[in-house]
Amino acid sequence: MTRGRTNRIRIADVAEAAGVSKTSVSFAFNNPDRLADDTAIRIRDIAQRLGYRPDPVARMLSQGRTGAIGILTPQPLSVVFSNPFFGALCEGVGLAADESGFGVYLISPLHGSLARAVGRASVDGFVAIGLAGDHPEIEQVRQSGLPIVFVDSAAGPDDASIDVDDRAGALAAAEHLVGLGHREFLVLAMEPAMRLEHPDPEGVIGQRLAGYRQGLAAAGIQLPNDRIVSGPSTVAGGSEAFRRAWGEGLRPTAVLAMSDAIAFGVLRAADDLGINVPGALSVVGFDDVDMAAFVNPPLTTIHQPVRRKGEEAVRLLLSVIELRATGSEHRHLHTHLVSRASTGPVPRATREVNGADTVTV
Amino acid sequence: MTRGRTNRIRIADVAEAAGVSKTSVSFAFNNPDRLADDTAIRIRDIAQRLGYRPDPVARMLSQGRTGAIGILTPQPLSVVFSNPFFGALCEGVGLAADESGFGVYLISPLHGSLARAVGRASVDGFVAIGLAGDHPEIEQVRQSGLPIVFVDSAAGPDDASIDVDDRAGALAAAEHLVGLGHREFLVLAMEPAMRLEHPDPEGVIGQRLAGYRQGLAAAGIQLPNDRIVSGPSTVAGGSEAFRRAWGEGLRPTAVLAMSDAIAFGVLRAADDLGINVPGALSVVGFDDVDMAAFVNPPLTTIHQPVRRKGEEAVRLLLSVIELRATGSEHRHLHTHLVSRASTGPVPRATREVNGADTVTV
DNA sequence: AGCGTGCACTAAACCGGTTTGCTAAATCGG
DNA sequence: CCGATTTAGCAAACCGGTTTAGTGCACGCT
Repeated sequence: MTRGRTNRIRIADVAEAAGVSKTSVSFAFNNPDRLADDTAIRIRDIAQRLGYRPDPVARMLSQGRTGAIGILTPQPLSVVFSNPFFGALCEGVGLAADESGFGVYLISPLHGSLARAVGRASVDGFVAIGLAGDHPEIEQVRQSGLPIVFVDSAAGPDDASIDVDDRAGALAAAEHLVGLGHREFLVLAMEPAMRLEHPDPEGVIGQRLAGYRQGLAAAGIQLPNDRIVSGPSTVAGGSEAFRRAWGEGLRPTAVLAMSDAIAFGVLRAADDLGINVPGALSVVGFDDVDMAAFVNPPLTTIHQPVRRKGEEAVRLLLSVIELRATGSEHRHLHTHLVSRASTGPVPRATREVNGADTVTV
Repeated sequence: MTRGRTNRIRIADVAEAAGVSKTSVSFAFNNPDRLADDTAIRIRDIAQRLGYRPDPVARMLSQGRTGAIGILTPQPLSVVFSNPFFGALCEGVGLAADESGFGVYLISPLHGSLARAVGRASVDGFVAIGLAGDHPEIEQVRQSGLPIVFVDSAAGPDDASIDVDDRAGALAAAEHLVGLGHREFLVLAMEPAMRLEHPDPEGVIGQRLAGYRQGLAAAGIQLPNDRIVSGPSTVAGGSEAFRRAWGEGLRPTAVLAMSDAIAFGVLRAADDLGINVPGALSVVGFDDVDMAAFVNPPLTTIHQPVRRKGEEAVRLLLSVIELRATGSEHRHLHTHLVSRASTGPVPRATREVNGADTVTV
């Protein structure tokens, strides 16, 4: 025998068995009108009997389309999935993709390089998630030549994009806490390879930070850099980051977490450290993931339409793919505060102690 | 112009620009040893300058491999992602796939047909999740000829598979509740197109049901069919199923939920209905997803190594793919009860009322 | 009979790479 | 200095489909 390989049935085998040309077999499946009815049926019959299934790869090559879209994430899949935000987004992506019969390919850095992974991926377009504008690989991704929709990504004006008013959301979070009397804050940022010193001001993190700062500044509160710590956007990451800050002696009465996952981690850490929430510590998240209503205590957070973001991203991408539109549409969705039980008035003791330092009323 | 198409740089363009053959260009990337060093460098240089990136589809076709694995789920992506169990599993899958440089393709029913989706997918193998043995399409999937590892799927002895001792886990859950004095139970099953009358006894649902029954039977308790209700394995599904049962007049003191997602839903519904957990109702989940420790109250549940299941499934699959092994290995992982705060002794009032019926001590 | 039309089907080109044999020149051993 | 081996590079086949551009034939019309 020539070589093992797969003894898969090829289109030529069917053609031979049916005594027709390859073309006819192809037509029997994809263009039956060009064949006599009984011929088409006979061919399909024989194909079926032989167990013929067209090779999807060969099909892609000749048709020039893959029928799949790629979800681009700057973090490895293992961390991406430990963030419920991503799950929710994928719900939306899945919904829209299913609808139009497109497959979903997950693309994360391959051996540390997103560009390499992008090059390997056989898709018709990408939905890029959280690719900061200063991410060094954003340009390489763009060079793939395939259509891209940027979600939460600080894309250029020529790119299609979907995002939310992160800044307004963060502002609402800060105002909420300030309104409860808090003056000692800790911000927990998510850190996908992001130098906190100079976050891209257009990026999600930069925008949220700006919102927080604006809200605090309105009450005359500064936010020094040592009150901002960061870690991966996971429960473990949030828990660890809070513990670290606490260990270093920081004693905030309120935590502004940039994601619900991080906020969940804070709740866990606080519980372990014997800190009562919201009695001694208030926590506000961001995202309003399903679980936010179920944790203990239920999390006050900034709601954003995560699922819809996923859906719209895919719909936008598909319209670009199918209509070959140039696609530079921008969609901007809204956020709002959802007040639950993880926030409360600033604790008495702390108010007195800190009050002496900062307030003179 | 002939036709728009993509004006992508092809290997032939590079060859022409460099004044060499296509073969040499290919070698410059994939087999540089067969070229003089400076030639290889020069070619790569020109390719780079031209922005050449090999078409992954063409590459797949000629190499006969895709560098990707498919995750097969019997439900649409949108519901799959609303189940935290799946997220955790994907963490493991992502970890192992990243490690070996494989991509991950999500495959869910296309226009209702899993077989169709499988046919369209260009992957080197599948990890099938929760495909019940009596699922009509399991056979069609197998006919793809590609290697498959079945997770939680009641596969045949010739298939590679990974699962956990669902029955023992369920037994432990039932024993725990019986030990607390409960006698009025409600079982909430997950329902991916599963007729509860005759669940595949080898399937996950069948096994867990058997475990529950065994544990109850040991205490002389029957589990009539009307005490088993089912719904999708999501928070919403669990919430709705419990509400329905409650609305129909069922008044269990203990709920056995077949997944944590369902259990979360029960907690929500109970809270809405003013039922105190664990004071008036005990709830046991299954999976021990990360969130289980965070909900209110923290969920008593059966722990299973979900992440590891994902990892091992991929490793097993890759070994079959790469070594062309016949792969009929079975791995059986273990479960154990994690006791948290959602379970407690049977409530007094109920104990008296029901005690009259069933107990004579 | 002569011509146009439509039908049923096919040969060959094509998609964009990789791989196999082969040739010509350079290098080596003795 | 000559035959043997190695090196560098190429043409063509191949992967498995789809699509283009015909071909041959039967039929209808005048």
